[in-house]
Amino acid sequence: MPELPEVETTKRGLVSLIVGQTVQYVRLYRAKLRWDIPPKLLDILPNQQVLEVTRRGKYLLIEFQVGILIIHLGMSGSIRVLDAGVNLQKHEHFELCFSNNTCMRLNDPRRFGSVLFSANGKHRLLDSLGIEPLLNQFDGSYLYTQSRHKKQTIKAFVMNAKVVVGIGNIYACESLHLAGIDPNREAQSVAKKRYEFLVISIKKILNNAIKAGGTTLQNFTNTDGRPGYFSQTLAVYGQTGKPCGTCGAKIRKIIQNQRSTFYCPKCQT
DNA sequence: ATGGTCCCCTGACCGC
DNA sequence: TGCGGTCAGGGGACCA
Repeated sequence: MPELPEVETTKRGLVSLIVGQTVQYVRLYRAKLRWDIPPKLLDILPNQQVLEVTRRGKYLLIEFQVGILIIHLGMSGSIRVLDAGVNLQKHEHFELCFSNNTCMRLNDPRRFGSVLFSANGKHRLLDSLGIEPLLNQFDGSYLYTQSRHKKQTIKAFVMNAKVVVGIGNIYACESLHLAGIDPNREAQSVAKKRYEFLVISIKKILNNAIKAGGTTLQNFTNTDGRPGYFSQTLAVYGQTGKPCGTCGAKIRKIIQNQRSTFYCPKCQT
C-alpha cells in the first residue's frame, strides 16, 4: 500500500505523537515479517527515549540513544498510535508502549514489511538508496545523467530505488502520464528536456499526494487511528478503459516487470 | 554492472 | 454461500 506520500504522512503523525516519549516495554506478537523482528528489541528499547522520527525513501527511522529502529511498511503495513490496552487487532505484530500510556502498533496483513535495528545508525539496506525525490538535488540533469546507457524502460528506471527512492507503481504511472512520456520507452532514449519535465511532474504528484494525506487504498490507517486518507483523483492508475483527461483516448493497462502499468497510448509518447 | 524474474503473504473481489 | 482464480501499493535475492 504505502508509497512515499503514505510513509511521509505516517512519519509526520509519529513525530507529533511519539517524539520525546520513553519506551516502557516492547511487545512482539508475530516476529515473522520479511525478516524476523529481532527479539533483542525487548531488552534494548525499554527506558529509551524517542529522539527523532525521520524517513529515508520508504523506510521510517525511529531514533534512540542506542540506535535506530528501521521500519518498512511493505505492501500492506500501517502504523497507529493508540491508548495502551486497546484490544489487539488482527495482524498487529509489534508494539512499542510508552510511559504516557500510549502505544505504537505495526499492522501488516501481508507481512512484506520489516522491523530492523541498527546500533550505529547505518544499515546496508539504507546504504544503497538513491536520492530523495523532493530534494532540490533531484533535478532533470541528475535523472538524465543516470539514464544514459540504461536500456530498461523508463518506468522501471524511475522505480529503481538506487536511482531515486520512493516512487512506487502508482506514482510512477501518474508521473509519466503527467509528463507525457510513454512508459515503454528505453530510459536512455529520453531527452534531457523531457527528464526536466518528468522531475517537475514527479515532485508535483508526490507533493499533491502528501497534501491529500496519501492516496486511500484499502486498509491504510493513519497514526491516530482514523482512516486518514481521502480518495484523490488518479489520472491513469486503475483507470483502464476510461477516457484520458488530457486527450480523451482510452487508458490502457499493460504489464511491465510483473507490475501493472496504466497509461494513455495517445498522449504519452 | 545490468536487467528481468521470482517470491514472500493475506485479503478482496469476481465469476460460476 | 462457497470455491477457485486473479490481483494488489514493495523490493531484495537470484540468475542470465
